[in-house]
Amino acid sequence: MPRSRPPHSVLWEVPSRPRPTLTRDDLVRAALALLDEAGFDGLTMRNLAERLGVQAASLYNHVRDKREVLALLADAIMAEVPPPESADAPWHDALYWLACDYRRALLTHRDAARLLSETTPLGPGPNRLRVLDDLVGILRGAGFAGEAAADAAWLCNTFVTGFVLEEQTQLVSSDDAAAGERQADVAGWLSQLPLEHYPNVLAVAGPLIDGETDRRFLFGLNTVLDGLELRLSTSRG
Amino acid sequence: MPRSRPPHSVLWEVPSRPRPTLTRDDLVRAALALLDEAGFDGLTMRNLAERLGVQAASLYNHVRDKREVLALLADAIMAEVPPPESADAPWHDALYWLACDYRRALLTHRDAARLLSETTPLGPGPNRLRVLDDLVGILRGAGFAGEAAADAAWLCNTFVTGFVLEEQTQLVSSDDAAAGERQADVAGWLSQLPLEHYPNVLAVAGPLIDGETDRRFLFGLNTVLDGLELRLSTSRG
DNA sequence: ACCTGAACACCGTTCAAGT
DNA sequence: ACCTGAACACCGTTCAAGT
Repeated sequence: MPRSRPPHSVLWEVPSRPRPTLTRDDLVRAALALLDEAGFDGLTMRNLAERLGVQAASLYNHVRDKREVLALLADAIMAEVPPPESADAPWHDALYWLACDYRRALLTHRDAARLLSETTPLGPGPNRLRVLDDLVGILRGAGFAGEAAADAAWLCNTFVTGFVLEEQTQLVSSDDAAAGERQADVAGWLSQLPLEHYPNVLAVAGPLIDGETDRRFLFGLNTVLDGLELRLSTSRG
Repeated sequence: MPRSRPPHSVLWEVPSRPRPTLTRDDLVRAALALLDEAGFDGLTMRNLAERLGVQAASLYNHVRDKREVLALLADAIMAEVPPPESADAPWHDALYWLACDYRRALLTHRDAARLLSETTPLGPGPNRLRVLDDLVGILRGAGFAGEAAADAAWLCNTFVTGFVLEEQTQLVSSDDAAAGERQADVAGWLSQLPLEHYPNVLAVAGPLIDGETDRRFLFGLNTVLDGLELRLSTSRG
């Protein structure tokens, strides 16, 4: 009885494919490039298909609907948030760096925070859950447990995503070099309005609308970290 | 010389208008009702026109484009945030109540936080700026000045809007009584996934995904307030 | 198994034409 | 001054038909 190969062995077929037939991974990669170029509003099933050299209807062979594309995309971006370097760093520092890395990953891709806000936080992909796990891990290591660990993680996550959301949509109407122009626009608009009715905004108008988002982010992050630290020490003692 | 009225005096015409010709205010009121019924995705120029008994093209006589409708709508919602009751309350309490009122106003209208996130924070309307002024006012009264007052107000605003954004989009796929079902779905999905890879999420899964958003909000708010208080006392001493 | 062509039910917005 | 009808350039999605 000769042990011949079956006529269409999978071992033979795999390398003989003429074109490797559009991968789900190609789709996500193309979608990410399209997002960076065209923004969230330009991220269209039809545009995505064109970039892949295919008709829009074909995409539905690889993906259930647009929501799934967005979910895969969100997870791909979250994959770029590095895990904490060492598990034995002080929790204060670890949380600080994770928040900064988190923000940095979102800022790397246009409208990333808006994408996150429009997709369900619990993926199909593993990375959104993984970042959340890193967050909870640091907080549990710090001494938070149960509800406190969950609520503290939620707070950190909300702060980072919420901050970057405003940070990125601030630039929404600045297509080209309109960034500086818009800054001037806002300043002009502010100084023209009946600002005497808004004395407090007027008093701090400069730092309120300037472009120093790093300073603003660090103020917020450090305030949150201090609040958490206080909560930890008072529940212990 | 008889002092006869001109044939088409404006004094006569104004009360003789058959229909008082669609007001900009009617438009906003209808848009708000439509938002509450149909959500952000159902808020369409065509749907809005239908509700007003008019063709979609007619809306452009009263409004520049859809973005302006959204901006007017956002301001109408912010008008429902009450100003602080007394200026001499302890700043800690005043900030606490303003944050709660702010959240309450957003929760009153479907997808309100998403609406805020998709419109520029400095309205055409007065109310977004007014709430911001209230916020800065409380913080300046507490002793914050300059950059610190601006950054602290930004933090509070980001926290409230960011929190409610997640709170409201959590329910996005719950059309009818699917709320409890979805809760069970998430729990089932969590317990089925390779949760051994996410030990920290697993350890606090319950309080992480439960529906007690009030508890979560208060934890975050109190943590932020404590952080601000600490910042205030250390910069003084 | 995957892609195409064509269609369906929508969008926001413009514009000439009516009154 | 305001509204209509019709059009334009888009959407996401479905489905029979091809290979």
